[in-house]
Amino acid sequence: MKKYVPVLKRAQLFAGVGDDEITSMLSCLDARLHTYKKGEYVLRQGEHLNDIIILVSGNLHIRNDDYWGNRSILGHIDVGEMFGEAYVAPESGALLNDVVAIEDSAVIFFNVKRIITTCSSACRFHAMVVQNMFFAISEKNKKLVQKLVHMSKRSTREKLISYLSEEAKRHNSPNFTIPFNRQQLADFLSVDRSAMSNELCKMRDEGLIEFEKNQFKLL
Amino acid sequence: MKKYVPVLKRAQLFAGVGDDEITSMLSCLDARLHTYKKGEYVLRQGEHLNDIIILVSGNLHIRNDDYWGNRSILGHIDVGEMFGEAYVAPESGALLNDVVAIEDSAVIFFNVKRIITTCSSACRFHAMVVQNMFFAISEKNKKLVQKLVHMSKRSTREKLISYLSEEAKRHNSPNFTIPFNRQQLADFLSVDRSAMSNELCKMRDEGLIEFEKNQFKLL
DNA sequence: ACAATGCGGTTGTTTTTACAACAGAAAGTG
DNA sequence: CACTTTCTGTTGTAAAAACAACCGCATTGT
Repeated sequence: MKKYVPVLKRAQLFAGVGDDEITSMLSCLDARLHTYKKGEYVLRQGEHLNDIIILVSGNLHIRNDDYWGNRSILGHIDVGEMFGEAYVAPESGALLNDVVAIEDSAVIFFNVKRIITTCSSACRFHAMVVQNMFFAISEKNKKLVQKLVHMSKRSTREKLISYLSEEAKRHNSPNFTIPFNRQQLADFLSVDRSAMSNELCKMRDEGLIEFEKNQFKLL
Repeated sequence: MKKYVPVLKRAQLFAGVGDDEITSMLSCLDARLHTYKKGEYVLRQGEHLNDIIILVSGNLHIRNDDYWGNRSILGHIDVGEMFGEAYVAPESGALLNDVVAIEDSAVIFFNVKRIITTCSSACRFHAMVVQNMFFAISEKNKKLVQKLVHMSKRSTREKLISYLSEEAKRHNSPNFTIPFNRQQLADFLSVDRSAMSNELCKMRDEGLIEFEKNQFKLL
């Protein structure tokens, strides 16, 4: 687990906390490392969760498949990002969606109660972690609202523009790489892949964008 | 402001805190009461926010109007509910959407820094408020994901079923009242009002649901 | 080397939705 | 009460998306 300390150090949850402190916190927070092969489930709908989880290697999708097999990708987790935080509240109930590794991945589980119950002893930086988590959840909240803004656009083109504009803004550049292939992007925006592909090409022909695979450029 | 203490007491943020403690906390947290007439803006896109806000009377919508005037209702705030929490993080930037009173409303602003920086003095219950806020943000998070699930449904009917099913579950009853009129529900689900109205009536004719105004019954 | 698989793009058809326009009911106002 | 305004349902038409089927290309694995 120690080899991931540098990754944790860059994670928002441990912002401002040094390597040594992180190392000593690992046991304090009951940290457990788990690894998954591509395609395996990290969390499954219906399970109960008492942990906050950080992705330390790989790539994850938050997915929801409904009765009829329609798949929605509700979001993706990058290295260093935290997830599971929607279930920290005591009575929050069972998980409502799946978390799936879309490439070989490693995550670290942290006991929620240990995090929010500041321990008296060694962990001088514990209070900082609590505050970081606070901000992290709050930011995730903002992200979710932003995704809602994309999804609430009526047409496929508007959804694409909304999503791509935000990505460009986030990367501070009109050039950027997205974490989805076409099918995944379609699932993310809840549209049909072929229709979306069509729309993307039209937008390219109209000179709005350029792209190659996952790389996009806004003009 | 004191007349709203009973409302605050029922609010999740102050769960487990007594009337007297709440009253004494009001100044500690720099609480400010504001009132709004129906249609007035509580928060506007582009503003900066350093407060957590609780609705103590009335009804609010979180809205997003885009360049072309398309209106989306991202969510609604009930009495006792908290909002603004997506902007508690220091570098969280300007507000991305509006909060509008859809009836005469009153809200109380609380300084975020005062909340998350536990004061040493009188506020014995301050730590509890922090934890409550934690859980509240986390729950809101879950709500947002749930809304994403509705929005990610492909057809109007599926969106309606997804939304109505959840409301029924939330109310623990197949009978419930929704906080939207038809236009607002359409904006909430990002569909055309008339098409939705049409679909609702078809569903009624097929014996799936009954409704009258905002009252619904699932069969 | 070759088959199998996955991905992205294209096209035509069908279904669904958006849009526009209107009518009746309900609610609010002077 | 008369009047306006708002809300809901209805219909027909136009636009858009979903769907299905297929192709070419790159990647993978044996």
